[in-house]
Amino acid sequence: MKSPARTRKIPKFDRPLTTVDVVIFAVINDALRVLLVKRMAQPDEPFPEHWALPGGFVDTSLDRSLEACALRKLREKTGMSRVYLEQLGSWGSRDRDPRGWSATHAYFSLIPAPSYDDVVAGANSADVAWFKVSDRRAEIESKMPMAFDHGSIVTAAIERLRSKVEYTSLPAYLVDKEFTLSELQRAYEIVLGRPLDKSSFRTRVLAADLVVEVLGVRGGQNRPAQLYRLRSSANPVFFPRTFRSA
Amino acid sequence: MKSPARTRKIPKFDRPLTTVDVVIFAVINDALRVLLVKRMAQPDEPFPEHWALPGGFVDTSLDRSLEACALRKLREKTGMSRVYLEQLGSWGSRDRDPRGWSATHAYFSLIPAPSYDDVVAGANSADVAWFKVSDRRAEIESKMPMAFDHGSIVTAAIERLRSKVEYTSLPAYLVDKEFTLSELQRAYEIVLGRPLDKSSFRTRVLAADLVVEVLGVRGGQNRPAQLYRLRSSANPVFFPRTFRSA
DNA sequence: TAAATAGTGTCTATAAGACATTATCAT
DNA sequence: ATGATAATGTCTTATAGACACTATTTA
Repeated sequence: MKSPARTRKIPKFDRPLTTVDVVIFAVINDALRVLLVKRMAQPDEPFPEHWALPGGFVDTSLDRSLEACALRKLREKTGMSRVYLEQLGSWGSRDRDPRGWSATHAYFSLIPAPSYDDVVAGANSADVAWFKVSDRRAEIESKMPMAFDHGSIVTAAIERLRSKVEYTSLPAYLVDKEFTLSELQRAYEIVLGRPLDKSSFRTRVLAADLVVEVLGVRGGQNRPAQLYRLRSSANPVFFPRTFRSA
Repeated sequence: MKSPARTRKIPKFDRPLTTVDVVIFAVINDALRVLLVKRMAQPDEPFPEHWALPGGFVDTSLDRSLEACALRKLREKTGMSRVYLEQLGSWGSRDRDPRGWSATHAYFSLIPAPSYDDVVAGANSADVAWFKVSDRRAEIESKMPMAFDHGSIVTAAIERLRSKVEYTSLPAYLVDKEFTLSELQRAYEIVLGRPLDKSSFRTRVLAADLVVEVLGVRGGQNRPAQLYRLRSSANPVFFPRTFRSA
């Protein structure tokens, strides 16, 4: 199986372990939250019973690509497939995994608030939970140490999300397919952790041609609000400036 | 060597090949250029004699981390070590390398125009060249197909650079340690491919507290220009707005 | 009509773009 | 003086922020 020609073709280096992890954000109960899974209790597994990002080894027989692998993990944990997914970065070093030199390809995903059933799908549903993101710091509000360097990855994801929200339409992926401008503004405010001016928010969103009116309104015991949907859900919109203060 | 306990600890998946590639930019002869290296001529190597990004397999005995690996490749090809380096993303799939499932961690680097000697260091200096980036498209001006998916990686790097230059101080890493504001503006214009207004450029750069005056001027047969250096070379500065038109 | 939120309008502040003007050097 | 580029100033324009005001629903 290993002819000399083959040994010349395949490099002699030890191969690092290759994993994919996904930071999944949703706005649930008026708070930005991250989905984490609890690792198994086997003591020969690294970080038993620690909370970790959904992810794991690339299955070279199953996954055509890194993104396909990320989408698979996302589907397995949330049941959703048509969501926002972007690459966050990669973390690789000699010591991040006790099993050896390892590199993970991290993605981050934004999904609308899932119905209770969606998340409970999967066998180990008790070991899945949504952790609240701190309003002040770029981290989970729980002090529990996470598995591997997943704490750093979550921090990077929060920072990336917060900074991109300043000048993009990313929060549109956190609300339902049809939404009011107030709901969208609330999603911005929750991610940014600060209030925005209603007037300039609306001017900006409408000027960017981000949304399209749809038939229908959403109303409580007050004036009902016009419903909108994204003009094109494929790619986020970039605004010419960042949002300013409150 | 492979006890049952150990087989349980180490996952059974085939390990993808792991590489690191670096897209190195410099402004040379008034043009944005990318450093490429020619692959060896051995026919059992993939893409013999094709141009490729500097990079290669992670050496788990040599490289503590992905970034350390990227810095090593950068040093090997340019002799420089204190330069701007940021992660670009990762590309991994079943078919990007004929040797098997492979994933590369791509970085991008900005360096000041190297002296001739710097680049010629290394044994295979004839197989290293700076390729001009097209003013109009996000690609090299040469039509030669590159090795692997390195063409896509270069495209992504150019797009990332061009978009970040709109609102950051990145071009400051393309000029010498001491520079005039005109030189800095020229670096912006070369990367963006369009002229900028001198007055607003200067207002912006000075308002951002990006630079500090240093003693000395640089002059030809006209009024000499004040020299500046970066206030802090560690991290790029983000401007509140993007640059506009010409 | 009161309460509540949706939606609009007005004024101001800020910063960029256009472009003219002044400054300082070599020849 | 002339030519060249550095550096600054003035005016206009675009857009965000503050905040008041109007609109439309239910109770």
